[in-house]
Amino acid sequence: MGSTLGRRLPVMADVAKEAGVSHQTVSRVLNDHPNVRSETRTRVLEAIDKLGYRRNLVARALVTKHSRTLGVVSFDTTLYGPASTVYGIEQAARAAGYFVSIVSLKSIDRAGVRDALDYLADQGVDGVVVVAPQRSAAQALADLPLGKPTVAVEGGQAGGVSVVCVDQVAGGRLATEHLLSLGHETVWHVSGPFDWLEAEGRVAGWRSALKDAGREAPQPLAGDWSPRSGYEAGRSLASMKNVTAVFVANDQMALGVLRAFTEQGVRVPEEVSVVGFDDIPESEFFSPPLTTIRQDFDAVGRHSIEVLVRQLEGGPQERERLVVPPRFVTRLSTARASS
Amino acid sequence: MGSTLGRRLPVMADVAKEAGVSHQTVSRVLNDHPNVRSETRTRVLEAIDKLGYRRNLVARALVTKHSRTLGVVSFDTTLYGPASTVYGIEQAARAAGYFVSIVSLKSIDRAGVRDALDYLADQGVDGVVVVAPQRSAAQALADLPLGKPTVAVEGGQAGGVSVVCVDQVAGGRLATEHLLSLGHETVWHVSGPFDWLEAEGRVAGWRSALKDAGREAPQPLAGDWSPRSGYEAGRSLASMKNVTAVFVANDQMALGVLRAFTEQGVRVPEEVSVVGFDDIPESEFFSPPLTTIRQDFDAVGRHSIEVLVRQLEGGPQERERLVVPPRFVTRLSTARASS
DNA sequence: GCAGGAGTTGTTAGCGTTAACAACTTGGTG
DNA sequence: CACCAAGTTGTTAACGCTAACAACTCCTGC
Repeated sequence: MGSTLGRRLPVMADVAKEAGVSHQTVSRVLNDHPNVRSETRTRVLEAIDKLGYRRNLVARALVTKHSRTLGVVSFDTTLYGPASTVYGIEQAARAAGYFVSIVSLKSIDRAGVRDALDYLADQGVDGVVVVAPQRSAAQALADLPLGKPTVAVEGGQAGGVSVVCVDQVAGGRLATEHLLSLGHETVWHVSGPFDWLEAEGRVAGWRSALKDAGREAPQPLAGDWSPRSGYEAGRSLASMKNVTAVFVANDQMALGVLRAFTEQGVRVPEEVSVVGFDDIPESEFFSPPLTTIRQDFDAVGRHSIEVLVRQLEGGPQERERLVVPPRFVTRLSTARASS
Repeated sequence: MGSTLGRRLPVMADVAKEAGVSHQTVSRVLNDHPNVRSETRTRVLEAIDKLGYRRNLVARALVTKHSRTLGVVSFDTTLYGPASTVYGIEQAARAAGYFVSIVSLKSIDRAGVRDALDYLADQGVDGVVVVAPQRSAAQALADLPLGKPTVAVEGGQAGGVSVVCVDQVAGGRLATEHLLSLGHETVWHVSGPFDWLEAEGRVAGWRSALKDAGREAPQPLAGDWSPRSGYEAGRSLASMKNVTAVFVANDQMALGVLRAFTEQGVRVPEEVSVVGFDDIPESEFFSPPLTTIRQDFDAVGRHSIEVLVRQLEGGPQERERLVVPPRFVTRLSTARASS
């Protein structure tokens, strides 16, 4: 019994001794090298099993310079959109054999993004996905010297990095065209905060659809994505005479709008039609169930990992831009214009 | 110019040479060892700054056996509760100087938990927080041989590990007592799935409040947390004669219940009072705004990290159990019983 | 029977850091 | 002025793994 009976975890050398081979052969088995006799391989595998050996990935990372860890930087993962995106990213990364380290920022300014990136770089991640829905974040990303392969999600034309995003403009058009097709003279808009690229895209889609139809675009009301801001916008809209159709930039604000209308006795969809954006799980059960534009966050997460892994494993190649189309979901909050 | 002009990142030895000291002195400066002459320290710091040196944490982890990374295992971080908890955990961990690696499980059975734990152990995390709201997860945690310090969130009496949780029973009581105090004869309950500890706790609180008041507890209706399941339960309740008060185990199901009532022409709160659980950001803007029980997910996340870090840094000590009280939030979905 | 090549295994040398210990300064003291 | 302790710095050896190379086995073909 030469073994120290300490509870020290077994290392490669222990396995080697057990199997009667050199530690390098154990390494070869673990890394699926071709030139190992199958009988030897079996013996090593048995020793590994017997000892309950698990390879030390930290030591491995030190020599290979790859940690098989990906970093994710996101803004407020409490929100449904970011949470879903990060979830998709995490699932896809794990499926691709990568660990995921997450930094969830409270405010996503230049310094915040830089700190997060430094932090992840220190940790030794192989690559980074930055969920950068705000202009400032995208800008920061464009400015920063990026040491690692990076993919931006919703990052606009973010500098030299690859981007995966939902086609917000198309979504805005979809919502607006639907309302126009129901015979509404024009469509009002409750937008997200102006420094969000998504908000900007939806506004652009809304405007262009109105323009194509030869309609005047009313002044949009700006919200901050929260139900409360939607509620406030809803109160304003309810007090106006000629509002018959509203496109709200996300479902949470749409909920606030619906609430304000209900309070003011404005009936939806009889008097005013409302379209949201996102298709959160709750939307189907709003009163009335909300017609909305669905974003496939899962696909966005998956694609961002695909792009990143391609960059990681295929060496440096030109940057990509992947656009995920939104989908129109019709429910009961929209109806043909009366009169 | 002895420097190879490759773009190799500077290592400790480079800093040492630049500062005219040994690499060990650099290490000492970096680790705040007391016995370094302040003049030397300055010189080293300048060299670090000049070279843009950053310590390689992988190499450090190899020798110290500490990665300063914490693992988090959670179930479906798309849901508001888990997402908020994980967010709180991440913020607290970063504040305490730890990285966070996340595994988000689709199904949280024994094998899933074990795999996640193995996965994190491989990666070399120092400790783990398991968000284990299901009985099966808590059970798995109790059975598994845990190699690392572990904290369970919502983990019931999970084996030998420390637990941080919200007092679900108290929450259930709070909701039920409120409804009884409004003069309702009894309170119906739409519960979460029975294999969730949170669901069980809320049921227990509801039952005990009814019992204390000497009332009969009706058969609870089981949902699965989704708005749809709440909707279905709501339809059942709407078809029954004597229902005047309902305690729904989460806000999303409560939304479904409200929707079903609206469809069936049952007025809330005039005919039926409804109380939810969680206080998601949307609840305030439901029709009507939802009276509910707020869970402080942020506090839960913070506390779980506090407990874990205490275990990590203070050596092994007895397991703790930290209970966060829920808070009653009154809005417009409840009213005095008519008649 | 032996050269040559492919397949298989072992040996050695790092990766970049910290720990342990050795060795050199100081400065105060008898 | 020698001596010891405290303060400061350097040297060496791990940590557990993979890469590079060396070396050995076996088979084939002439």
